[in-house]
Amino acid sequence: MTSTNPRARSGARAGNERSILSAAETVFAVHGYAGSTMAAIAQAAGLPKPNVHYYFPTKAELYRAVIERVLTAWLSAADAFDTNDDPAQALAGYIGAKMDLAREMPLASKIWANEILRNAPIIQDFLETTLTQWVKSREAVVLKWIAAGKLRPIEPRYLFYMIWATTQHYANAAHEIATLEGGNLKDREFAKAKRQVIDIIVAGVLPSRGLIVKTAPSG
Amino acid sequence: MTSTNPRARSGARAGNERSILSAAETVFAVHGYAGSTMAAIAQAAGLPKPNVHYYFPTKAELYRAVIERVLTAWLSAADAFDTNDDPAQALAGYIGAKMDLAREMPLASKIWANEILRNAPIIQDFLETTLTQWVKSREAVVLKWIAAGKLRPIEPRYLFYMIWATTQHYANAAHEIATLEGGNLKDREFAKAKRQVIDIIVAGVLPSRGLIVKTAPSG
DNA sequence: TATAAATTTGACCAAACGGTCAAACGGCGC
DNA sequence: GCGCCGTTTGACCGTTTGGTCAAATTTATA
Repeated sequence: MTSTNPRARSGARAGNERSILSAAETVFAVHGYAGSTMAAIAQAAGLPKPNVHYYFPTKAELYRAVIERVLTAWLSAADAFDTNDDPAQALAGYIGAKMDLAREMPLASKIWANEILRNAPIIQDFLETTLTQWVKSREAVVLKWIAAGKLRPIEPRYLFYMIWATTQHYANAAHEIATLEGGNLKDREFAKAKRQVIDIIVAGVLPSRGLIVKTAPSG
Repeated sequence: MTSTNPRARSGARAGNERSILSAAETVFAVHGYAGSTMAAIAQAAGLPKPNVHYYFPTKAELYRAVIERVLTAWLSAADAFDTNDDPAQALAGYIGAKMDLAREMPLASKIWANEILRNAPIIQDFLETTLTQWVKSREAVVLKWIAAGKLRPIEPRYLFYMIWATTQHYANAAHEIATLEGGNLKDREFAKAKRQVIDIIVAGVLPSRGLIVKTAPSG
């Protein structure tokens, strides 16, 4: 039986929390924090409003819980950066993972974008700690590649910004893109976009043949 | 005196409308449409709330008026694409103009981003008409460059998305960037970012050998 | 089955919000 | 000075919103 575990799931808690979080994610992604109402979230979850408050006492706490999921997704994609020692491979893997994330979890990306637009009222501490550390360590990796002549001399952070912006754009601006393309991107088209984003960025940072090599300034 | 002009400004109208629009732009950019209150806008403009309603009867109309400014800014930057026949020059000019826009009018970029995130409730018609046409015509230009061997074979639209996303990111995510950099980007740093964004994208789309070769104007 | 705990829900509340209104103000032609 | 008209403003209103509460109902436990 599932109830052999004495603690945890005592009743309908687990299921309800999941469906509320899922509904909240949908509503927050499209309407933002201020534009979302507890009533709308409750309706999307198929529950009366007080029931939502029973599991998540305040709107702010519910939003926090949703954001935590988003951070988890972000970090898991970031890991893809470390799977290879070759810059072209590592960048391709990372960019591809972020493109896939934008495709498979667009709501998370939208909520993230919303947070950033509002100057990160909830995730500021994450920016200052986890994200700052991630950037620092990967920056060091990129600088080593540059020193080894495997990459053109660039500022790693600005490269990261380009990758984040471009990949997340496919989730955040999915509606704009659909309008311009005359419909949502099919898998085939998205795969092509993914390949092209990888191609352009990788080609843009790799040393060009016949033009070598500006060594990194520091040292 | 300022009142020599017989038409227009009969009273305080012109000045008040400007300061209200400016205040509204600031408030909308950070809090979004739903998160902004008429009271907050009035306070930012230094006016009582009914005075704001006197010039802009409803919140929706005020928002529309703000959005119109944003569209104007967007279109003026888009013109930079047409100032040159050489792809490297044209792209560099366009990317540079969009970077400058993000730097000088970050509020406009944020409001735009907000609109797109919310599936363009107000500017949908602009997307379907003006923007769609702009993309189509410039797509043709890029395709000609590709046919002439001046660019690698790419899907022009995905290139535009990359340019829009990356440049606007410097406005939309200015707070995130400031957190990671330990402060807002100085002019010097922003100029470097601008150069690098141009470099990577241009290098990423030019034929591989063409990186250092600025081809002489054709014809 | 009896009892306690967890969960559900309709009804309700205070605060905040967009918007209104009528009275007051101030410059300007007469 | 007088009346006109654009403008200013405090007070007010109906609605929406986040959140509460107590009563009812279901589930777990012994």
